[in-house]
Amino acid sequence: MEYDFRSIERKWQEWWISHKTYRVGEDASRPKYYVLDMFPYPSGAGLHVGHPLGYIASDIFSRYKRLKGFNVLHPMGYDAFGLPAEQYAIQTGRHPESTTTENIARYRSQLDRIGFSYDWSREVRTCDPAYYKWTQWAFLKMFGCWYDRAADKARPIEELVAAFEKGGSAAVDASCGEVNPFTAEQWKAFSEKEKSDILMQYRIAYQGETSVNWCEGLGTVLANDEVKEGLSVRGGFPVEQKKMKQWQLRVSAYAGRLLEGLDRLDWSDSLKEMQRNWIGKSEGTEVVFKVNNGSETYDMTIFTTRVDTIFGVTFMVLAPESDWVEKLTTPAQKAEVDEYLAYVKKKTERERIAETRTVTGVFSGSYAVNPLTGENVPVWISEYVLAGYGTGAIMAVPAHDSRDYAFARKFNLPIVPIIEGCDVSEQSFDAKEGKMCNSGFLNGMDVKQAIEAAKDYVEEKGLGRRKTNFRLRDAIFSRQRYWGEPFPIYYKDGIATPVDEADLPLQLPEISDFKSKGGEPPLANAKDWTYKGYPLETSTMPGFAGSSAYYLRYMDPHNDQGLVSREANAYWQDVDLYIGGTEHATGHLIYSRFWNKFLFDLGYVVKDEPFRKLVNQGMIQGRSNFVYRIVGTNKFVSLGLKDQYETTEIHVDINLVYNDRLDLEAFKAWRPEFQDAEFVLENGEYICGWAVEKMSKSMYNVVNPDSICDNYGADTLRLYEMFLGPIEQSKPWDTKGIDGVNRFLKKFWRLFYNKDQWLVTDEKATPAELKALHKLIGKEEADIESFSYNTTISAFMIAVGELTDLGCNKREILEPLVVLISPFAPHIAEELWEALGHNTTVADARFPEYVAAYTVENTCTYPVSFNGKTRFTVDLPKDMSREAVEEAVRAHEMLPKYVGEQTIVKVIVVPGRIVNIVLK
RNA sequence: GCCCGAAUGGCGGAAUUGGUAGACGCGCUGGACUCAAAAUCCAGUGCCCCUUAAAGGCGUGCCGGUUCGAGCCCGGCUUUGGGCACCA
Repeated sequence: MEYDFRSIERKWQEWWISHKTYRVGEDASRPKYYVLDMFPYPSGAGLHVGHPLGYIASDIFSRYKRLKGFNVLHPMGYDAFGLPAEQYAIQTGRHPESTTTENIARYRSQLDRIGFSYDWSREVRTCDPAYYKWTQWAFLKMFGCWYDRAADKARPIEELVAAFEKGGSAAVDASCGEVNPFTAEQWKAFSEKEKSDILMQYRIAYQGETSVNWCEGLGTVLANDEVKEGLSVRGGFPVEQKKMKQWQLRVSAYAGRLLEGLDRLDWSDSLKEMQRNWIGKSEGTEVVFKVNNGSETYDMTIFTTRVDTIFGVTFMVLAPESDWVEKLTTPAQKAEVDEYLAYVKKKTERERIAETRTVTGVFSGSYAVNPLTGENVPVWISEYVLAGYGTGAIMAVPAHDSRDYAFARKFNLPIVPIIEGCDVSEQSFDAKEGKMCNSGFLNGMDVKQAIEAAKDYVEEKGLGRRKTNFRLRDAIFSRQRYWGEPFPIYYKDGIATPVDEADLPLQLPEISDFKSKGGEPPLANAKDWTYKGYPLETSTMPGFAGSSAYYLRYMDPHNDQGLVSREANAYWQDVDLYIGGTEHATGHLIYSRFWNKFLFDLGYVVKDEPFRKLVNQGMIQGRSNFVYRIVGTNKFVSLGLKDQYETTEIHVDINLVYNDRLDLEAFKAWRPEFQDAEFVLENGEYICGWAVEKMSKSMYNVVNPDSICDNYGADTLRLYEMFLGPIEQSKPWDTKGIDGVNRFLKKFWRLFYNKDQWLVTDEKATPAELKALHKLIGKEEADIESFSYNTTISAFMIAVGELTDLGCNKREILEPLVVLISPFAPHIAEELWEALGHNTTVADARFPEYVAAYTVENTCTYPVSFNGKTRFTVDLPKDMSREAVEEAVRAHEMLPKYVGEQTIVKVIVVPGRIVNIVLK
């Protein structure tokens, strides 16, 4: 019987389903282990060979942990709400639900062929009302909470109201929007509407006017991580800044905890660094400047990280969107300022980025007083200052900040250096080093020292205070789209009011027209989109809403009383291993952590960080092939000869190419225009050029996992994807190498069968055979734990080669070997496990014990004497004589350093010479 | 511009973390089996010098350093991938 992967794989995939092999439940008798994949968005294109990379890696780890005796939770589901399905609906009129369902079915059938050990009974879909009930529920909880900075956690809004009734706004230290202070008496006197407006400034899910990324092409707002270089990530449409009233999540309240929590996570340094940059902690000082517009004087607060440079301030700058602009624009400057504001407003985000470093601005007409020098400096307005960060106003120190420097140069403002000996004639001196000068009491201090001294001074004199700012903004949570979770909010007399929890899920209404009309979201078209006779919110939640807590839902997916039961959460706790791409670094992975921390604050979950260990799989790129057409002809020239002609490079379908050799007939048949193609060959063959590019249809380099399963089998696919290289690394797919692992499986099979002959015997294994096995066990255990699957597979190939050479067909060796291969190639393992006489699944087996004795090389310990005294013990190959060792040691140049009475050293020997002597 | 990471044969990649560089696989060359092909198996394969072999020399992006010894550590570059981008 030859290795017939087709029937084997079909047989065992059916067997696993009918025996519910991978169902799991809470089991107090075994330790839990939770392995999670980032669930896919089911796109219409289906899976290509790059998608399952992470899934295979996590599946191997799950199966390995199971063999190690863990109760492994390994679920899968679909991130099914999203823009592409809706865009498709607008184009075709097909309901997103039906295309999504179809896409999911396609994904499922592709995934099923690869032999994953998912517990499919736990599947979740974010667009399923039974699932998004809990997304809406979490939103309502956030709506009903505020962030208490004193306790550093979220608390119910009722407790805030109680505090207001007792002591007014001064009674709490909260993360909140702008609120005018009020007393307890004032609070009690406020109308319902006033109270509601104030509470809205405190809620964790709140509605507020904010500058948003508006994408006209998609007709919706986008989060910062959904915009790249001024274009929408989905669709690539231009994005502009616009002020709009939007639902937002107060993620910024958690900035400190999100930052500090990173230290406890087993994630890659690069990913943690990305999150740190995104959170962007910066410790500085808020300083109050008196500003005067000719008639009135105000206190204006600015934020700076370099108070030490305050003696070098020569002007101030406001963001164009700052509230100060209106107050500080003098009548004489009004026309000029208005013109500038109009100019800034009509620029799109993309233009702003393209023109970065071009300096623009306008003088407001007002002056500020430097609180330390008493000097008057002009107040300017410029787009290089951002409204959303700090206070939207800065003090400008052109000598020591490159942006201020460029501005000062452009508008001829003075540049005053305050560090000894620095040259600011060409550029600013931004480095934090040198001795202070021109700076009053700071003179002579080192810069680092001066920063602290200046902070202390400002605080002592009551001119300002230390302040930590974060770059992380609140997440904009509204989307003017249809295919997302509806907000469980209705407007009762204009007041945003939560839908009763008992009425969740608030189901997405049927609509027939998916286009937005007149800037209104599609839900505005829905009939009877009301609740208790009042209008419901018409925007929907963004993509990250449904993916923020799905890992919790998997723990208890059918619970209709809660997101996750206390018992299930207490057992499964958190995700031990999370595998997915880096592209979610500043989106999903921040939002999930925030969401989880919020639920933790309220006591719904036991862990405050959701993902303990995270592995980022690299991308699998495509390997494209090219043919070279001679310009103006239908003649194609082979790679080696193309430089003799003027040619155009054309992508050719990789299915027409084998080993970079073009199948000429298939090429002619590929497209009508190539029917009469002629070729200039080298050595009778047409050699194609190649390049590594993104795997995509337009480059004709997509490899479908189904076709690999058809031709080689799922086990070969799994092995080959892992053999390609380290999981974290991006690497090109190249199908031609797949024969190597396929050969390995056939060879493995032949250890058990020769033709129709079953070879396995119960004879005792020889030491050489045991050594081959145990070398492999040791290697596999160490490598799997560190995700070096590619070297594990190499070790397999070596072991199988050795056992083949030894003619080994002993059960004592082959049975553990089957267990060892089962995480990688589960189908062949099951088949052989059954053939070995087992009537249970190999998944129930135990990982074999590693016995170190079998891996020790042929060595023994020699005492080595020198000048008649024993000085060394060395581990050496047995076949090296003592005399030879002593001779070699004596001759070794390192000897004098280590000579001592009791020195014990290890001598590293290669045939014929000593390589090293090290102290033991 | 700033912050991470990477660089090893024709290719994908190994190297016990400072100790025989190039494991394993692909590709290529030669051979066996075969009428032939496929499949399978065996041998060779870093580069240079050389008819061949032996022997030798050179080799982990570049320049320098530490060390008995460096792909690995230190200093300075180059190229390349990724992230951020007026965050005061």
